[in-house]
Amino acid sequence: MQDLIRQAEALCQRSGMAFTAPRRRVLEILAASETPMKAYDLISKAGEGGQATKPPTVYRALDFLCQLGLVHRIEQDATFVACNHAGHSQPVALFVCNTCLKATEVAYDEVSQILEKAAAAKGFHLKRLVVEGRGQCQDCAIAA
Amino acid sequence: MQDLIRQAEALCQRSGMAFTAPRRRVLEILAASETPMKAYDLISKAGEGGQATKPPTVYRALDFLCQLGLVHRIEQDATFVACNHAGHSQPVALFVCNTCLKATEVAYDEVSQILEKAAAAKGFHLKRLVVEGRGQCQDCAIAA
DNA sequence: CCTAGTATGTTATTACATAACACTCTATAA
DNA sequence: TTATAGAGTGTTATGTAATAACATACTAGG
Ligand SMILES: [Zn+2]
Ligand SMILES: [Zn+2]
Ligand SMILES: [Zn+2]
Ligand SMILES: [Zn+2]
Repeated sequence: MQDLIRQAEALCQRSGMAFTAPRRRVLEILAASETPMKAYDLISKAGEGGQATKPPTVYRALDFLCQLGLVHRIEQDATFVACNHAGHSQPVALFVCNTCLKATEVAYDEVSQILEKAAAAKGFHLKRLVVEGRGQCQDCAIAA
Repeated sequence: MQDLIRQAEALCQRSGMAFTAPRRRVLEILAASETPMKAYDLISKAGEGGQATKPPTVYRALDFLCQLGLVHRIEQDATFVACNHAGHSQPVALFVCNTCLKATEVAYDEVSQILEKAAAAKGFHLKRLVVEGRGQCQDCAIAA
């Protein structure tokens, strides 16, 4: 968890980007959360330590972290989750448990090739892919 | 296009659902649109014919149409598009062109099986899948 | 009739995201 | 040293997406 922060620092240094206070703060909060968080929960949380934190600050940090692959946005429900594979740029699928709301990352190299082909068959050149799911995670299946 | 409406009528009759005025209106507007539409554009458009149309009316119609598979919601940018395969319940991928904004539907039976397996390998039982893409469509590739 | 079920109309509010502008900090070139 | 450009932040205000809650209407079955 503190690991993730160090990896982020390193990644920024390598890319010549600044790992500033608000970016660190947002990543810390996300890394500490068990489940993906909504932007406004993140804004409240970030503002707990005295100084008010406003939407643009957090959204800017989120954009930055998403671009670096340190955070993923889950489109289905507009939530954000810290990536545990720190800065991978390969595409991953995000599966969210309907019960505990935790997210599981799954790589999908195979799938992206198939979809690229399927798209190409219709003359569509694929640039970005979003793969997300909903269902039940292992822990919750056992509990039930 | 008028076809789609008839298919919707038939589908509703079979399912014992009512194909009411606001539902028809929303589907007509979407079917007439070349590109996916935002909810509030849809609301304005629906309200053009005299009577004011308010968000809940349109959102309820959209929920209904989405459940029947007559309309798809594109999660990436919160837009809605009429389905040209009228009421298929198989999962499809939606690829949106960055230039002309038109959406292309692609079936993905293969892919869903692979992803289900990949999820299962992590103990995750997949119930719903979202596959979306961005890129360039054929027409725009030719134009460029 | 009455009632349950389904759907709509309306008001108000909540939630998600960005525009626009002023300000700070840091690096580099004149 | 002093511009000046670039990146980042703070702040106000606004735009955009979605739903809660409650009243009303229409229909079908008892
Ligand atoms: Zn990741
Ligand atoms: Zn779970
Ligand atoms: Zn479809
Ligand atoms: Zn195009």
